[in-house]
Amino acid sequence: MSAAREATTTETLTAPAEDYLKAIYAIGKGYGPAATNEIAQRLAIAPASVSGMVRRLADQGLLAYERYHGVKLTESGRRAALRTLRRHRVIEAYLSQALGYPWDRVHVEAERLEHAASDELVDRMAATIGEPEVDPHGAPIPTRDGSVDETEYTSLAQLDAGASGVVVRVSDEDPEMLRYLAELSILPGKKVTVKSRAPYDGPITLSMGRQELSIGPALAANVLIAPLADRGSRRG
Amino acid sequence: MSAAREATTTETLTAPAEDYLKAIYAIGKGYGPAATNEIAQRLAIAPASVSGMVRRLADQGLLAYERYHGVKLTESGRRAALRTLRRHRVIEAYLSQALGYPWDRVHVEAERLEHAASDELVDRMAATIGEPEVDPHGAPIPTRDGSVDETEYTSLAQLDAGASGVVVRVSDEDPEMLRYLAELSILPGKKVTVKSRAPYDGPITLSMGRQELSIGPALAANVLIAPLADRGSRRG
DNA sequence: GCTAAAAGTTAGGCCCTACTAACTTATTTT
DNA sequence: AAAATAAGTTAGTAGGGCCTAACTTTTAGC
Repeated sequence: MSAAREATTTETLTAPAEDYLKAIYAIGKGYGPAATNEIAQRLAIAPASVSGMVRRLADQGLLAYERYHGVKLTESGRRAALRTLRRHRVIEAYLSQALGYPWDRVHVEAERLEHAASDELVDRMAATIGEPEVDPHGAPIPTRDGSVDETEYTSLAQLDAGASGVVVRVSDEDPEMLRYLAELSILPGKKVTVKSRAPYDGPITLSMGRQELSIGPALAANVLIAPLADRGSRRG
Repeated sequence: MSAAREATTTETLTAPAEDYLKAIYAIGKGYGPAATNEIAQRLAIAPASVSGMVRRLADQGLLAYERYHGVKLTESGRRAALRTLRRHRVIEAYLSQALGYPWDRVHVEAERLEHAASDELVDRMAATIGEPEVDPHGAPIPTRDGSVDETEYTSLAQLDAGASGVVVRVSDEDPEMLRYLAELSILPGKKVTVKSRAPYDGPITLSMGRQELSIGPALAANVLIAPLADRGSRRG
C-alpha cells in the first residue's frame, strides 16, 4: 500500500516547495529531467538538502524520482510549477507597469510575493494591466489554465555575423546585468543586427538603429532573439 | 553576561514572529502587557506554543518577558509591530482602491502579503493611492517613521440613546460581518444616531440619514464612533 | 574492465514552530 | 489560610528545511 498519492488539487505547497518546482521546471524546460546538483546550484543550497526535499515532493506526487537518477515533474508537479511561474511573471509585469517598479528589481520582489499572493489577486493584477502575455523581461506568462508558449529562441551569442532579429527576452535574475542592458537599450522588442563576431569568444558587434555597440559573449548568451529571415542564420 | 541583546536594525523577522508582535501590540494597544492565553487565542495556537516563542522574541530584545507574568513590547518590538501594521494596512488600502478588491477579503490577503512585501513596495503602493491615513476599515496607518494615531474611540455599543457620531472604524477580521455592515451601509464616514437601546443586551436602533435600522450589541461593539457633541454622551 | 572522479545519498545535527501531557505558579473562592 | 481553579510553564515529540561529514553509486578516463 501507499504508493505515492497524487497531489490533491487543494494541497497547499510551502514556499520552498514552490521554489523547487520552479527550479526543476526551469532546468528541464517543463518536461526534461533535472539533476540534484543543478537543483542545488539554482537554489543555492547543498546537494544533500535536495535529496530530502525531492523525496518529500515525490511522496506528494509532484515529482517522479528514481534514486541516483534525477527527477522529473509529474503532470501535477508541472501544473504547480506553472501556477507559480504565472504568479511570478504577472507580479513582475504588474509591479513594473502599475507601480513603476524598476525593472532590475521586480524579480526579487516577485520572488517573495509569488508565494503569498492568491490566485484572485494575481488575476486582478493581470486584468488591471490588460492581460499581458510576457513579463518585463520578455518571459511568457502561463495562462490561468496552465498553458505556456514554449518556443525556444536563439541567443544572441549564437547568431552569425549578418544575422538580424528582434530581442524577445533577457534573463531576469541579475539586477546589474539588467541595468547594463537597459543602458545599452538592449530591451525586448528592439531590433538588432550582428555586424561582426571576434573569434575566441571575442566581442560581438551589434547595430541597433543608428547605434553601434559591442558586447561580450557572456552577456550575449543572456539575450534571446527571434531571428528575422534576411541573411544570417543560426549557428551550431 | 548575555543579557537580551537589542534587536539590530536589519534583523529579519519570520512571518510567525511578526504575527506575534502584531498580536501583542493589538492586545496591549501598543504599550500594555499581553497574557499568554490571549496571545494564544488570537493566533489560534496552543498556549504552550506561545511560551517558547515569547522566549525567543524576548532573547531578540523585542519583548520584555517575566515568567508567569505576561509580556510587553520593548521599544524595538513596538517599532517592528508598527512596521508590520503599516504594511498590512497600506496593502489593504491598495488592494481596495487600486485593484477593486472586495473589502471583506482584503484582510486575509494582506495577512499573507504583509510578510512578503518590501518597504519599497509598500511605500510605492501608499504613494500611488495618495498616502492614505486609514485602511478600508478605518484603522489608522502608521507612518514610515513609526507613529500612529492612537485615539481610542467609543464603540457603538457604548453610546446612549440620543447620541450621535460618525463611524470611524469597524473591526476587519470577520468577512461575513463586513459584508453585513456594508449591506446595512454602516461604513467609515457615515453619521449615525442612536435612537433607542433595548435593555438586557437588546437591539440598538439607529438612524442613518433617512434610514432606520436596528442591530445587536455584538455587532455594535465592533463599530467605533467619533461622537458628535449634540446630546447623548458616553456610557459606562 | 578497472580505477578515479563526479554525482548523489544517508546519517546525524540544528533551528523554527507547532503539538500534547504533565507539572508549577498565581489567583480566586470559601 | 486551604482548597479549587485558572494561567502559564517545561518536557518530550514532530515535521519542514537546512547543514556537514561520510558513504555509495554512477560515469568517465585510461
